[in-house]
Amino acid sequence: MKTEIRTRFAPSPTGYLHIGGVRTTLFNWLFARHHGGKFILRIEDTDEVRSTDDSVTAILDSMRWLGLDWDEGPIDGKTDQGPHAPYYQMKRVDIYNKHLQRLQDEGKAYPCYCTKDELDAMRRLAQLEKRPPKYDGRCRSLTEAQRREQEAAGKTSSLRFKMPQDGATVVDDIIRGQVSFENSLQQDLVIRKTTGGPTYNFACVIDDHLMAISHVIRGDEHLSNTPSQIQIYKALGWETPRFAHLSMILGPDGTKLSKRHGATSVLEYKEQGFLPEAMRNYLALLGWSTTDSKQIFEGDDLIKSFSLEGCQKNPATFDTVKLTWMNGEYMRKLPVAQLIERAEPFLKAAGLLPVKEGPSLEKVVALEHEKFKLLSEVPGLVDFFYKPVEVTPKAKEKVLGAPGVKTVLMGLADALQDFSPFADKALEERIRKYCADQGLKPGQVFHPLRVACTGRTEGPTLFLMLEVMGQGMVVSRLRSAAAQLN
RNA sequence: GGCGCGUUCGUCUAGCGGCCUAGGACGCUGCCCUCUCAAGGCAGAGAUCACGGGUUCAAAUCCCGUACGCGCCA
Repeated sequence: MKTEIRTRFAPSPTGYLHIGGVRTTLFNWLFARHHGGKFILRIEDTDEVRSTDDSVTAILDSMRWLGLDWDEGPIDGKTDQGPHAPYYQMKRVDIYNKHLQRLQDEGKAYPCYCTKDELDAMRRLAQLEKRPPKYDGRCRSLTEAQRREQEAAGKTSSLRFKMPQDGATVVDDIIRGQVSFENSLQQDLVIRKTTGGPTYNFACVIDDHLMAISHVIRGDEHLSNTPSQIQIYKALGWETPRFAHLSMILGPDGTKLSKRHGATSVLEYKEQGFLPEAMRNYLALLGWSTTDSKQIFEGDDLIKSFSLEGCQKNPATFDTVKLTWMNGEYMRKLPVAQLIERAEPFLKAAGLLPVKEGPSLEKVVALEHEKFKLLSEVPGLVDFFYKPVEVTPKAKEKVLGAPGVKTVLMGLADALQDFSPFADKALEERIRKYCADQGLKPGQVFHPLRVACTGRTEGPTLFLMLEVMGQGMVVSRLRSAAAQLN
C-alpha cells in the first residue's frame, strides 16, 4: 500500500503551458498539498523533434508565476543533467529498455514487423467491412524461426504488448466511478516504436510506478488509454496508482479550448494584467466546487477545501468575463503599496515609474483602488496626474462645450488660488459655496472642474482628487483649460 | 466505424429519492447611494433539470433507450 500521496504533472515540452495544462497541474498540486504529499514534475520529452528547452523554461515559468511549486523535478530549462536528469524521459531510455526487454523475455510482448502501409491497408479493410480498426495480431503468433527470417530480411520491428483478450478491465476512477472496458476490443498496443523509443503509454506507466506516484490526475482524454496502462502494470507485477480523470476545458463556442479562442498560454494572462492568485482561484472553480458554491478562496483556503470528490464530470467553458471579475476582487483586497508593486511592470512600461514629479503613486492609486480589474489598467486610470491634460472628445463636447464654462473655470481658479487648507472637505465646502454664490447647480461646476483637471468625464471622487493633485496643479490646469476655450 | 465519457439558468455550479414552487456566483436589467465612473446595498428577469420510457407513494436525483456534444483508437 502506498501511504504517501504523490502526484505529478508530466508535460511534453512542445510549446507553452496552456490553460488546460495548468488546470491539470493545479489540481495535482492542490491534491498533494491538501494531503501533505509530494508533487512531482516530469518532462516527457520523447518527441525529439518538437521538444525544446525553451518550452521547458516556459512551462517552469508559468508554474512559478502561479505559485505551483514542485518537490521533485527540474529547476530550469537546462537541467537535464545531474540530479535532475531522472525527470527527463529522454534520460531514462535505459530504464524503459530494461522493462521492454523483460516483457519480451516473459512472452508478454512480441515484435511486430508490419509496415505502416500494411497497417494502413488493414485499417482500411476493417473500416470497409465495418469492423473496428483494430490490429489483427498477425505477428503475435510468429515463431522464432519466422522472426529470425524477418530480421534477416532487414525488417525493422516495433514491440507490441499482448493485451488479454477475455474479460474486461475496470478503471476505478475517483471522479467517474467504475468504468469498464472489454478486453477483446483492446488491441495489442505498441510499446516500443520502430525507432526504438518507448511509446507514451508505456513510458508513462514505468515512470509513474518508479516515481511512486499514488494518484494519477490527468485530463479526460487519457481515460480511454487507461485500461491498456492497467494491463501493463499487471504484466509487470505492479500495483496501479489511483486514477482521477478531469473534465476538459472548452472555449466559448463549446469546442476544446485552443488558440482560436484567443489567449491560451498562461503567460499571456500574466501579460494582460491578471494576478496569479486570481487565475488560480478561477481555474480551481472550473470543474471543481464546494457544496456551498463558495467563490473566493484566499490564502490556503483552496488547499484546505480541495478534494477530488468535488470535481465535475462534465466539461467547463472558460469564461474570461468571470475571471476578470475575480481579478478585480483580488485587486481590491490588495493593500495599495502591494498593488503598486504588482503593477510595477505596467507602470514602468507606461513611463509612470519611477515617479518624477507630482503626487505620490500611493495616494493616486488609492483614489482608484476599487476600479481596477487588471494590473494593466492601473497606468491608464492615473496617468493624468503625471501627464499634460488631454481632453477626450466626449468631455470636450458634453462638458466644456456648455455655455458659461469658461467663466466658471476662471472663477474657480480665482477662488482656489489662495484657498487653504487645500483638503477634501474644506474644498468641497468652498466649491459648493462658489456654486451658491454664482447661482449655479453643483453639476454645472463639478463637471467642468473635473474635465479641466483630468481631461475626462469620469475619474476619482472629485475633492479628494483635487487635494491629491495639489493646489498648484489644480489652479494651473483650470487656467489653461479656460484659456483654451474661445 | 467501434469503445468510452458527458448533458441543471447565457456561463461556472449546488443538488447525491421527499427540505426543490431547483440554491449560489459571473453576466444582464432596475432601484438606492452619489460630484462622474466604479465599488457597495437591494430587487428582478433567466433552468418545463437534453428528450422519451420505466422503477417508486414520491425522481434533477435510480434503471433503460434516443438525440446531441466531446474524447480515445485509427
